Formats: sequence, C-alpha cells, structure tokens
Amino acid sequence: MEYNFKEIERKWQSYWKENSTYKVEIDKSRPKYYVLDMFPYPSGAGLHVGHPLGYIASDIFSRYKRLQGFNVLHPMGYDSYGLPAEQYAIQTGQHPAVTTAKNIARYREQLDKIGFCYDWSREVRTCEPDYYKWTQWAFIKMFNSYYDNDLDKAMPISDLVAKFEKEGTSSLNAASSADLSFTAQDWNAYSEKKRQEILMNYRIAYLADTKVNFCPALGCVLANDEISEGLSIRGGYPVEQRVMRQWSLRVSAYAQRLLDGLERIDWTESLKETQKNWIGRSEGTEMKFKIKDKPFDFEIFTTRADTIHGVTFMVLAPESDYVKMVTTDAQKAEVDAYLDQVKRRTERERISDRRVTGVFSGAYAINPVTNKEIPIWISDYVLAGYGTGAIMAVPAHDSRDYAFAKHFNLPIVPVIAGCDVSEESFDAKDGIMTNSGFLDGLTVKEAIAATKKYVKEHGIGKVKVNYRLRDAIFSRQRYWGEPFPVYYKDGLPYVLDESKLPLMLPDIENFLPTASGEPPLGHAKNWNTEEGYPYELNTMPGFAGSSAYYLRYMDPHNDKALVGKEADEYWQNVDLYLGGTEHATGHLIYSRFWNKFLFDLGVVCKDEPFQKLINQGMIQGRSNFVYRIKDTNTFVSYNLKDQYDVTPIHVDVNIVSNDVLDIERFKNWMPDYKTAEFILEDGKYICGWAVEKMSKSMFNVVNPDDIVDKYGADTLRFYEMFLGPLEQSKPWDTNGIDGVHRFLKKLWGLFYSREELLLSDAEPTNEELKSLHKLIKKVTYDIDNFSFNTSVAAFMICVNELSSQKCNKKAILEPLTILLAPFAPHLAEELYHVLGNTTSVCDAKWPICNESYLQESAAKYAVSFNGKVRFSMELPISLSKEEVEKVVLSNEQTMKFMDGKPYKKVIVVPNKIVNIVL
RNA sequence: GCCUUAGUGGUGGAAUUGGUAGACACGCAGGACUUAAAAUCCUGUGAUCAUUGCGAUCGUGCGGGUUCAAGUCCCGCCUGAGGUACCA
Repeated sequence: MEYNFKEIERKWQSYWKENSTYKVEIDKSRPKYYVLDMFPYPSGAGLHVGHPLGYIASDIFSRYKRLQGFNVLHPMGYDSYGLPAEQYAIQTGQHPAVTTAKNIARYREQLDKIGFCYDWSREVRTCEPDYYKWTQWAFIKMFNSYYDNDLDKAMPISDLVAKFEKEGTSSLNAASSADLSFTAQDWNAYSEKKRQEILMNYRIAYLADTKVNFCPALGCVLANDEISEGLSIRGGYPVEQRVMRQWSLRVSAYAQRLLDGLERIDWTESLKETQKNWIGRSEGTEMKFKIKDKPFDFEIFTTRADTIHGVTFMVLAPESDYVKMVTTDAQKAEVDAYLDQVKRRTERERISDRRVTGVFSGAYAINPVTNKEIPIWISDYVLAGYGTGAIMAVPAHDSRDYAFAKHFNLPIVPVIAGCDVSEESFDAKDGIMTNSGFLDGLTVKEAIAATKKYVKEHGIGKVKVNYRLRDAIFSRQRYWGEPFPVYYKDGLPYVLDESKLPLMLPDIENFLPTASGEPPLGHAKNWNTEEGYPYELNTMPGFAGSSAYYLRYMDPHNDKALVGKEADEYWQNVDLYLGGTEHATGHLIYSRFWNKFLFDLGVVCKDEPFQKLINQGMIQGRSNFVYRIKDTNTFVSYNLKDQYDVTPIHVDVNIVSNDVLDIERFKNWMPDYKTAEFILEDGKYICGWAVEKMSKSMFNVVNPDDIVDKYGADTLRFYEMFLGPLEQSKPWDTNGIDGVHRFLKKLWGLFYSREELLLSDAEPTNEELKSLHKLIKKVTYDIDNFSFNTSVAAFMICVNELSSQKCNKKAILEPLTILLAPFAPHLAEELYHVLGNTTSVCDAKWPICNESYLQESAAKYAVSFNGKVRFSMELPISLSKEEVEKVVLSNEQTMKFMDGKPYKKVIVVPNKIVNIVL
C-alpha cells in the first residue's frame, strides 16, 4: 500500500474534530502548560509558507508536552482590529467587518490543512463585542487609577482624592504629568472642573494635549513604535509633529518595573537588550543653575556631573519654557526667527539633516560649582521631551556639544588629563580629572560620585533617574477599533459605568479617515449616551486588543470577568510564547505594562505574562530569474547568459523546480511569453536565483496549500523544521522537500510493503533497540531545546537504520510512532491505529530512553601523537583509563611512532581519544 | 556611534561539556531496474597532491595567543543581519 497522505490527513483531521481531541479544561490532577503563538492580523493576502513556521514549532512543543503528561493550553485567535485590517478594507472598497470576516475564514481554512492542535473553542477575535468589552473595562480601570511611587503600584483614584481632601499634595509621591502643589484647603475650594483637571495629571489613562506623530496619509496618530526614521512603519508615509488632545496610557510609571521584570524571565538576550534600550534608564544628576540678573534658576539633567568644571555654555531646547524666561530684549528678534525656523522643520528633516543650528539667548547662567558666568544658547539638538529640556554643555567631552562649540566658536576646556580635544571630543568615561578643583586626581567614576555628593550637600541638585520610555498615545482617528467607554459632559470626559459595557462600535457607511484628523465616528448617527452626552469619537489603537488576549484564552466565555479566579490560578501565565522580533518595542512592552496593571489590581496572579519567549526567524523568499536577450523574446539559460546582453526577469517560482524552468508552463504564464524561444543547456533551462523578501511582485510567494496538496501537511511540517534553526532567518527553498517526503515514505515502508502489512510481535534485537533509544534521547533533548532541525535528521538516521535491518517489530515501531506524533501528527495517528490502538496517539505516553541500550561493548580509540591522529583501535568498554593507557603503549603501531623516544604524558579522555605527547 | 547576533563544502545546515570538522538533506557524478522516461534503489562527493596500495598536506571570515588537542576559550580586526540613536 502506498503512503496516501491525502486520505490519511483528511481522515484524521475529521477524527480530531469529531472527538474534540484538542479541547482542554482545567484539570487540577495534571500540571498545566500554556503554549501561545502571537495571534495574526488576518490580512487579505492569506498565509504564505513563512507564517506557519512558528505555529508548527509551537504545535510540536504543545503535542510533546501533552505526551509528557501536561495539561496543555494551546489556543489561537485573531487580532482583527486596527490599521492593517482597515487599510485592506479601504483598498478593496469594502466594509472592514466584511473583509475581516472573510480573511479570518480564509486563514482558518489554511491553518486547518496543516493539522494544528489548537483548541478552537477558545478562539478570540479582538473585534468581537464580548472580547472588546474587556479591553474597554481595563481602560475604565486605568482611568480610575493612579500610580503611587511609594507603594510602587497602581491604586484607586478615590484614594488620591481622599489624600487631597486631607493633606493636599504635601506627602504625595505619585506619577504625574506635571508637578503640582496645593493644600487640602485649596483642593476643597476648587471647582469640580478644576479638580477633574488636576486628577487628569495622575490618572493612568489620561487625556492631555500632547505632541504627537500625526500621519496625514493614514489620517491618524501613531505611537513611537509605529514609526521608523520619520516614516510610518505601515505604508511608509511621512509623519509630522502636531499638538492634539489625546488619550494616553501612563506606561512611563511602570518603567522601572518593566526593566526589573526582565531579570526574571527567560527571553533571549537580544530581545531583553532591545527592551532595555527602549526603556532607556539613565542615572544622573539634576542640577540647578542660577541665571545672572534674574530671580529664578533652571534645572538641567546630566550623567556626567564630573565634567562640571568643563561647562562652557548652556543649551535650551527650542520648545523649553525657559526660552521665553531668559531671552533678553536685545536677542528677542533673533531668537524668535530661530524658533520659527525650527518649527517649520519636520521630524524627518531634522533626522536627515544634522546641520548645527542655534542662537544665543543673550542671557548668562552661573555655574553653581565654579561661579563662572556662561552663555545660554538655544538649539534643536536638545530635546524638550527628555530630562528637563536643558543641558550643561561640555564640548571637550561630548561630541554634540563639541560640534556646536566649534561651529559657534565657543571655548573648549578639557577636564580629563592627557586627552587631545583639538580634532574631536573625548567622550569616554575613562581617565583622571584635571582642571577641576576638588575633583582633581580622581578617576571619572569617583568624580561622578563625588560631584553627586557635593551637589546634594550644597543644595544645588539631586540624584535623578530618567527614562526614555514615553507614555503610549492611545487615541486613533480611525473607525476600525474599540470605541472608548467615554462621554463628554461640559467638556470634561467621564467613563461609562462598567455595567454599560460593551459600548458597541456603531455601523457606519463612510468609515474613511480624514487628512485633517477628524475621527470617522463623527459620521455615526445618534452616537450618544442615554442622557444625550456625546461619546468620545476616537478609537483605541491596535495594541489595545492584543495587550491582554492571552488572559482571555484562559476563560474565553466568562461574561463576569476578563478571566475568572479559578482559571487565573490554574493557568497563571504563558509558559512559552512564540512570535517575531518585530513586536519587541510594541506589543511586548504594552502587554507587560497591561499585565502589571492588572496584577496591581489583583486581577491576575503573575506580574510577568510571558515566562519564556522564542522568536522564530523570518522566512525570506527565494526568487528565480530568467534571462531575456535584449530586444528579443529569446531566453538564455543561466550558465550561458554571460555570452549575451541580457535582462534578468523575475519568474514565478511555482513553475520552476530545482531551478529548472518548466518551459510549457512558462509559455502559458503570461501572454507575452507565448512565442518565447529558449537557448538551453543540456536540454534544460536553468534559472538564476536570489534571496529577497517574500512578496507578490517578486513572484516568489509559496502558498502552504500548494505544498500540502502536493506532499501533504506532515511533509510540510517536517520540512519547515528541517530548513534550519528556528530562530534564524532563512530563505524558503522548495528544493529539498523531496528528501523529507522520501523519508516519510520510507517510514511508511516499515509498516507496509505493497499490499501487505508487515508487523511482527517478535522481540527486537539489541541493534534495533539501540536505534530506537538513540532517537528517543536525541528527540527529547532537541524538543526541550527547540532544536527541531536536528531531530528531523535523527529521525532520518533511525528510519534508515531500521529499514536496512528490515525491522517490523511492534515493540520498536510503536514508540517510534509516538515520537513522530508531534512532528507528523496525521501519519503518526494512522500508524498508531494500524498498530492496533483505538485511542488517539495524542494521549499516548512519551517514551523514555533506556541508556543501557546505548552502551557500546567496544570503544573505538583514536590514537594520536602530539595531537595528530595516527591510527585507531578497538578496546573493551570496561577498561579503565589506566588499562587503556597500558594497552595503547604496548601496541606495535605505538612503538613505531615513538621510535624509541620516551613519552612525556599520555592523555586518555572518555571521548575515546588517546593522545601521546612525546 | 552604541547594543545584539552571525560568518563552516556547490547549497541549506550538523558538531550538546575544547576531543577523529562537514551529521542529515539537497545538488552533482556513476551504476541498477526500464524499449525509453519518470519513480525507486545502490555507490561516490571539502580542497590539493598522490592514486599500484597504505595515503599525505591544507582546511570552520582575517591576524595573533592559550592547550597534548580550538569551529568551540582569550586578544586584536574584517564583513553581513537586526535593533536603537542629537536621550546629555
């Protein structure tokens, strides 16, 4: 009987469906294991062969854990709100609800063909009201919370109100947008409006006028992680700075906890590093500088307090409030002109054009340590949003200050002994201080500490920690997203009562965004609360729905809570999370923040959501080329192309096999090629190739459906794993899939020859047992280490060995079938039943390696002299090191190599090498 | 610039603690079966030299070092990929 993968796969996929094989429930008698894939945006293009890579890996791991006795939660769903889904709808001129439903159906169809063990009864879709109800619910909680820095957790805003009523801001230590100071009396005298405005400074979800990245082409505000080099990541459109009234989430309050949490989770070093950079903690000193002839001082932030004696000027960000305060009348015109010029530059221009610009303010500051007068300048190389928006410039030891000083001819005073600053600044934190009064003779590190101490003691400043991490802007001027559970009364925002959730997204016809930033929800008719107050017209961003979805899978049908107590306590958090690196500074920060907030509320029991995280690599495309001789319709084969003047043209990889072009299909591919002529080599047309992004325009997209049709899902699964290490990016190359398919057929051949079932009940030989147990050991080790590509090789070796021994013993084949189950579930299920079992192979028990079968009776020793292997010999395994040494030294060959010379030492190592040093 | 990560045959990639580098697969070459082709199976396949046989020499981006022994450890570079950046 032939290996009929089509019939086998159809049969078992429907068996699993009918028997709900993959349905999971809480089962306290078994340990839990939660394996999660990053859920996809159901895009219109469908899946290509790169998408399932991570899904296959997590599927193998889930099945493996289940076979080991764990109760495995392995769900899947769709991130169906947000820009990508909406952009696709706009491009195709259909309503996003329609396209989203269609795309999801298509995704599901494709996923089902590959035979995943998802529990689909737990599916979530972020655009469904019973899901986004909980997104809105979390928003209300954030609105009603503030961050208490002393307790280091989020607390109810009512606690803050009580505090204000009792003692004002006197003992307050809370994360806020502005430093406010008032007494209890003040508070109690404030109007409702004023109080609400004050509270807005503390809420974790807050409304504020914020400088935002606005993208006119998308008609929408974007978060920092949605932009790269001044262009939107989605679409690559230019982005400009605007001040808009927006909802934000106070992620910055969690900066330190987000950083600390990284120490306790099992993520790759590179990903942790990316998050650390993004959070950008820097410990430094905040120092007060007096202004000459003015009644106030201003603060700067520096990490190089040690260089205080080298300060030769100060710089303010153009947007800094200090600018107006310090500018002298004489310089006013010049300063205003500069500010105007800066304003007109876009973010992109500022990045691409790094000219040194700036203007003198006319004012002087007093160095608080040396009491010297130093000029105050204004320049856009200082950012308003970081630190205090003002710096002390030390041109000798900071490259940016150096460029500025050179350009405007300001003095450069080195304060580290022996450095040369004639050509460039000396930025390294390394050396001995000089020209620095009381710091002279100290190292840089000591000097930083000494200055901190000095500054504190003299009341000039304080030690301060700054973070680069910004609050997340949470409003989008878009239709396809969660509506805010917010309405406006007298211009003030109020959140809905939880009982009114979900607040449904109204169905409107004109959902297009506008370049001016007017939200499309403005078109909704009667979009008001029962009392007639208007709702917030912005919607939430894409990351809102994806920030807590992993919790919802634990308890997807609970309509009383995001996740119930019992489910939370049992499933806890995600044990293994698989997805791409592209979410490092977006989803993976927001999710951690969101989870920590819920942890503070006592809703979840773990403060880190994803214990272990693995990034699967991208699968790139492998494009094929044909070479057309210029101005003709003649194509020349790859190795002959240099003899002609040719243009390379992308050709559809699906009509090329092992780089040989299928000429008939090529002629029918496009009308132009109907009459094409060919110059062949050895009767074949050989195509060139290159690794590029997988995309339609390069004709290198490979659809998993086609592979499943031709080779079966099990071959696809094996082959995707065989391509290379999971975490590495690699090109898809269909060449080579035959090898994997051959292996499955060979495996089938252990069970069947032509029409005949071969199984026998005989006792296995030692050699057969050794083959099997070698495989058990290797595969177990490999799956635990996510090294799937080498397990595939181990399977091939094992099957080759068994096949050359003509092994048909049930005692060998049954464990082999179980080992196969995570990788090729359909085939494993079929063979498991052929072996006479009546239950699913998913409920079998993972075999355990018996090391005793692996022990050799004889060890092969390579004998080397001075590190060079000369000959080898076999000795009984039972010999001790000393005995081996003795035998080797008395050997005839050894005598020949030693040639009468005495030996210095003999090294015998367990790895079966004997080295004799002469 | 900084951080992370990688560099091994014609190709994808193995080598778990330093221990006979190149597993496994593709491709290629030769052979078997076949009227022929496909499919399948067998053999060979890092390079150079020697091939009458044992073989010999060189080989893991480059240059040094440690060690009886280095793809693996140390020092100094080069190149690719990814992240990040007027963050003081």
